[in-house]
Amino acid sequence: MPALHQPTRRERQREATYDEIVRVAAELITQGAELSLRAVASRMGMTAPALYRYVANYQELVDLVAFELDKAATQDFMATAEKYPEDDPAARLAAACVAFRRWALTKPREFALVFANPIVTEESDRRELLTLSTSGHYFTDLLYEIWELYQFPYPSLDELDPIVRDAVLNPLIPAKAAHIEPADRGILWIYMRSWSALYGVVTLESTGHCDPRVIESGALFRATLLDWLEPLGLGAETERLTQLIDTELAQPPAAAAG
Amino acid sequence: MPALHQPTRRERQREATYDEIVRVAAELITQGAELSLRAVASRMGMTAPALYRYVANYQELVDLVAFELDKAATQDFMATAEKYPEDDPAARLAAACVAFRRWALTKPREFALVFANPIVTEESDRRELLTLSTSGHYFTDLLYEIWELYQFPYPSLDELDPIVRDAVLNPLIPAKAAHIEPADRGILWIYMRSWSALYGVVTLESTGHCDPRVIESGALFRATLLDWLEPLGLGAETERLTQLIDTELAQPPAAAAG
DNA sequence: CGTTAACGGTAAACGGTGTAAACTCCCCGC
DNA sequence: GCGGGGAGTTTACACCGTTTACCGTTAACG
Repeated sequence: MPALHQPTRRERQREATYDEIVRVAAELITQGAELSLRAVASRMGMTAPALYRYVANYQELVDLVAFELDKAATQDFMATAEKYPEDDPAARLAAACVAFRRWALTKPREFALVFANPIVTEESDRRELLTLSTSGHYFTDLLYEIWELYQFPYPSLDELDPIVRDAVLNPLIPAKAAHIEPADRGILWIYMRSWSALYGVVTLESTGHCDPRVIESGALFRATLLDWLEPLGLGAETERLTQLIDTELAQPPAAAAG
Repeated sequence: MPALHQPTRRERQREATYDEIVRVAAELITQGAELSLRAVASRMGMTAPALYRYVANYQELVDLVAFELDKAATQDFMATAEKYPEDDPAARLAAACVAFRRWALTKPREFALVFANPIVTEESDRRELLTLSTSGHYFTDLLYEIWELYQFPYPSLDELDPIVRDAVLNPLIPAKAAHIEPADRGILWIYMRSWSALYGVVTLESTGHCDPRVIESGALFRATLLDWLEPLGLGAETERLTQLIDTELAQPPAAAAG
C-alpha cells in the first residue's frame, strides 16, 4: 500500500490528463461520434498508444466512460427530482424515474453503454465500477427515504431465499446499504424487484424493441410505474403521483447538456 | 412484382449460398468467435467483397443472424414447452419462460444480439425482421391459448390509451394477432405488459447488471414470474405452476446445440 | 446461333480500428 | 551530476468494413 504523500507535480499532471481522457471520451459519445482511442488521443493532441500509459485497453476506457455518463445522468435525475420538496421522497422518486426514462429515450447510445453493456469479465474492475454506480445509489436512497416515511412491507430475512439473504446482507450491487439495519435489509429485495421492473420497460423502450407508438404514448412505462405505487405504500398517494408522473411525462426532454 | 416462375439453376445456387452465409455467420457467433464479413467469407472459401453481392452491409448480416438465432432459440423454447401437454398452455408458457431465461444466461452473446441490439434506423428492414420475430409469435400464441382457457381480464378498447389502441388494432410488434377479434385486442396489452416484465429480469440477469448470487438463485426471475400468475387468471394453478417452475429452474442448461 | 448484358466472383486499395515494441526525451530523486 | 523511470512518439502488425476495377461464366434475346 503506497504511503499517503503529498502529490508531486508529476502526479498532479498525470491525474489531470487522466481526467481529460475520460472527459474527452465522454464528450465523443455525447456528441454522437464513435468512441475510439485514436479519436480521443487526437482531440487531446496526442497519439493513440500514449493512452496506454493511462488505460489498460479499450474496454477499460469504455467502462470509465460508462461510469462518467452514469454520473452525469444522475445529476440530471437529481435536478428533475429536486423540483419537488425534500420531504416528499415519493414525488422525487416518481420524477426521477420519469427523468431516467427521458434520458434513456433521448440518449439511447449512452443508455446502452451504461445499462445494456454486458458485464463479460467475471472478476474485473468492471464490477467494481458497477457497484459504485451513481444512479444506483441515488435510487436506493430515494427508496429508503420512502420506506422511512411510509413503512411499506418488506420480507424479513428468514423469508428470503438464503442466497438472496446473503446478497442483501453483503450487497455487491449499487446500494448505499450501510445505513440500513441488517434486519431491514429486506428493503433491498424490494429495491431489486422494483428496479428490475423499471429497468425492463426503459430498456425495452430505449433499445426500440417495442412498438414506437407505445413508446410515444408512454403508456407502458406509466402503467409499470403505477403498479409499483401500492407495494411501496403509496396507494393513498396514487392520485397526486399519477398527476405528477403525467406532468413529467409531458415535459419535453431538457436541452442537451454541453 | 416478379412473376412466379420456376427457379432457374442460377437462382437456386444463389439462394443456397445466401443461406450458407447466414448459417456460417450464425455458427461463428455460437462458437464464440467474432462476427465479421471476412471471417464468414473465409469460412466459405470466398473473399469478403463477394458477400456484398448478397448483403447490403455488415449491419444487415447482423440482423439476419439475429433473426436466425431467434429462430433457433425458439425451437429450444418449444422443445422445453412440449414436455407438457398441448392442452395445458399455462404449463407450456411457464416452461417456455424458464427456457427463455436459461438461454439468455447460457448464451449472453446471442441474447444481446437478438434482444438488446438497439434498433437504430427508423424505417429499415430491421423493423420488418423484428416484426417477424419467431419467439415473439410463440409467446403471443401461448398467451392467447391461456386466455382461451382461463379468460383472464383484459382492457376493452376504449379503456386503452388511444395510441395504444391503434397499436393493438394494427400491431407492428411480433404478434400473430390476425386471429384475435379486434374487440379482444386488449389481450395484446396484457401481452406487452407481461413481456416487458419478463424481458426486464432476463435482460438484467443476462447482461450481468445484477448481483451474481441473485442470478444464481433465480429468485428475482421466479418472483417476477409468480407475480404474473394472478393477472393471467392462473391464481388457482399457483401451486402446481410454482412447482413446475422450480423443477425447470433446477434443470441444467441443455448441451450446446451444434 | 451469336451477341449482349447481367451475375458472381476476384484482387487491390482506402481509411479506419486496437495494440505491441522500440525508441526519445525530460523530469525527478539520489 | 547522473541514472532511471515515466510520458510520449514512431513504426508496425493484424485486423476490420467498404469501394473500385476487372474478369470469366451464365443466361437471355434478337
